[in-house]
Amino acid sequence: MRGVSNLNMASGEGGAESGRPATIDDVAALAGVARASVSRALNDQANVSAKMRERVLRAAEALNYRANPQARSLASRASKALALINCPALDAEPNSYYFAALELGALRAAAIAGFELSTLNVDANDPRRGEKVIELFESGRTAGVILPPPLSDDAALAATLVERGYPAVCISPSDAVRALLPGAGFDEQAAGKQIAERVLAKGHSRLGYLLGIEGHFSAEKRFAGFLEALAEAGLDPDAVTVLRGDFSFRSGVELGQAMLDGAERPTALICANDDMAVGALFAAHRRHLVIPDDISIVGFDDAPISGRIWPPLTTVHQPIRRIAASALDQLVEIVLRGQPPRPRFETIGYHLVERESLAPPRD
Amino acid sequence: MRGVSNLNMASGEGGAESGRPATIDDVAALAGVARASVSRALNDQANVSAKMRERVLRAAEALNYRANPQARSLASRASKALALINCPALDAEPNSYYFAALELGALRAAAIAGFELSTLNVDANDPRRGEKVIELFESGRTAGVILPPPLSDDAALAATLVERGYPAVCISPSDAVRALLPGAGFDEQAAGKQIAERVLAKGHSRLGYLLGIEGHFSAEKRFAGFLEALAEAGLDPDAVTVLRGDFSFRSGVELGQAMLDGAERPTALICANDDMAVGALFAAHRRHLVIPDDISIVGFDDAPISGRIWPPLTTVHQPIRRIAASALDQLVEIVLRGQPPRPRFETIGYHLVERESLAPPRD
DNA sequence: CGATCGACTGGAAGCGCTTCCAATTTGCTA
DNA sequence: TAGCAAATTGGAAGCGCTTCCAGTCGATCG
Repeated sequence: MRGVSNLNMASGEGGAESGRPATIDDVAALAGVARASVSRALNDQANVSAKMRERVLRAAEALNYRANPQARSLASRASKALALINCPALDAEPNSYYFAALELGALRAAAIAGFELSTLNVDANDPRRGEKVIELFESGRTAGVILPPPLSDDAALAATLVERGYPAVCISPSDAVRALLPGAGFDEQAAGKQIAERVLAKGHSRLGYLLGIEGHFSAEKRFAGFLEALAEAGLDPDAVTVLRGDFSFRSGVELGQAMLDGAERPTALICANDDMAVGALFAAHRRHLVIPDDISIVGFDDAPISGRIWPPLTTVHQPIRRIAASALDQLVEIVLRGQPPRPRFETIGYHLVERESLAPPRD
Repeated sequence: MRGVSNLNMASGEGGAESGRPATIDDVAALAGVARASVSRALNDQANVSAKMRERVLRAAEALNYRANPQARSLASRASKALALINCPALDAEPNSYYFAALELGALRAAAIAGFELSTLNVDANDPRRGEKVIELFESGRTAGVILPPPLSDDAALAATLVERGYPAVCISPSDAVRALLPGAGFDEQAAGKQIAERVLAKGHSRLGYLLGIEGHFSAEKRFAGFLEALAEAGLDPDAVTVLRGDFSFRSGVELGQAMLDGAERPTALICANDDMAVGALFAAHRRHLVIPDDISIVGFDDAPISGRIWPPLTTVHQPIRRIAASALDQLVEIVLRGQPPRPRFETIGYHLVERESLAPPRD
């Protein structure tokens, strides 16, 4: 038994002669240089000769050396704890796909960067929600935060963060916040316009729109894009039935119902996100309507569910995980460099996903 | 500006007199004891007087002291890196709800326990998949692994792990593995029986069953429970149309189609998981069948989608996140104690979720 | 050609914690 | 009350890494 184990070890998996992973000192010894030089070479800092770098790299390679993130962050005094704030509305779904995807994307990027990422839940309706974020920094344990909506629309919070020099990166921030803090997202307005154009191109003119939470920047932008498309098509925005929801499946069901029961039922319903679109679809099914014959429904996000329901949803693919990863990478860079966050915005690509919930109107 | 910031700091958020978090030395100084004593008291080790513990605790409390996990794990030489193995079949869906939930549940528990958790992707069809897990340990970076299906059915791997003393905990392991390694899951067979009974109670007798991946223990147990219910009801198992899928939505669509097009279409279709059930539902919709009038469909897992599709799915709620968290907690305990993993199995509760995809047969 | 400067490099001091080991105290026994 | 083991406590040595500081060395300048 032991023999087998040793055999495997001898086969040269790990680093040093023992089975334990190689340390920086092992690399230094093999390369015949000082520990400090290894550190410098590996973190490609200035003042390292090409020869030195080469030797160190080769030794590290030979030993299969991987720096111990614990020791590294301890030594560099960086409290490498990052936080992702989850700030749902009280009445929203408990575990929306949106936040789960955000969390997973950020978590993976954090693992790669060697940072810890914790999640802080803050009630969106709490008036002190901003202070809770600030407290995170003041307690000294947090080096930076990722702010998803609706916190990424909170200009006052952003201003405070900037003023005190606390690193923060936003997910889909509003224009006001975007001027203050870096962020990641995609062009919501262009996407909103594009899907609206697609609907219009099918020949729909009696439209319904399910808005997201009031003041939610992404949702407003999507709607602005919709309005833009409407204007370009020469359609009257007042003729559109607009209802305000809160991004949840439940609100989609309720508002979808209202929309269907209304005097003048639209032939196409555009929803600010997929959850609501799925809810509207649910409501339509309950009314025994046939989609897209009786009514077309489109969403926004391309949540996994959208391709599995019947009929599969035409929507805009939003790469949430990549956005979260981008935000985290930016945050890491800021924390590492110690520079105040410059308001850079990383735009991630999106694309329209055409499925079967959108078709020309019946008449 | 600075004034505001200082004011907040003075208001006593953090620990030491400066804004930085309190260290163990701050606590030791305040309590007037040695650093070592603080460490012992806080980790409630033996040989600490009640008085000492009291003093330390009070000082730590006063300073709002929280141990630095980096330093702790560095000093304790514990490579606190745990790994969750993702071992999907080549042709399965890329990001199934199941694994995402597993990951999130484990990730959160890991954060609480102060452990790092990384994810390793291994191809289920790779004959060397077991070795990859072993290598994780041999490289010296991993202290323990969580093995979800199908790895939790791999008795050879489990035996190797036990033999070498590598900590591992399984998700829904097979009986053979359960005898070797600790694990967490729920009583699949009882659940499988329960949902089958529910179907039978509605009056169905022409049944279809969509199996999961061959040899997948959970799936087999669910089927065994189904068979049990059948036997108790005095029904002939041979009269059931049984098709084998792979847990994916796509296989659900394909097999659902086959099932519906078959000579003798069942009045109720039982699926080994929700993804396949949703796929079958999708196929039924495409055939313009009405559910549950034309055919009842039930699933297994209670994935979020199950309550949002039409009609909402009758299924068994499987608390994946709690199972993952339980597995991680067990793993942490094993790693911390350094004891060989005893084969303890933690059973998490499940419950039947009755929705609208199950109804009496039409005839 | 010697002083000066800059680019590199090595030595050493910790980061905050655990843990081994020695020193001290305590609780009893004789 | 002396004497000894057990219980407790303090001191100190690192864990693996970064980083400050001082030294080395070759090249440049007057």
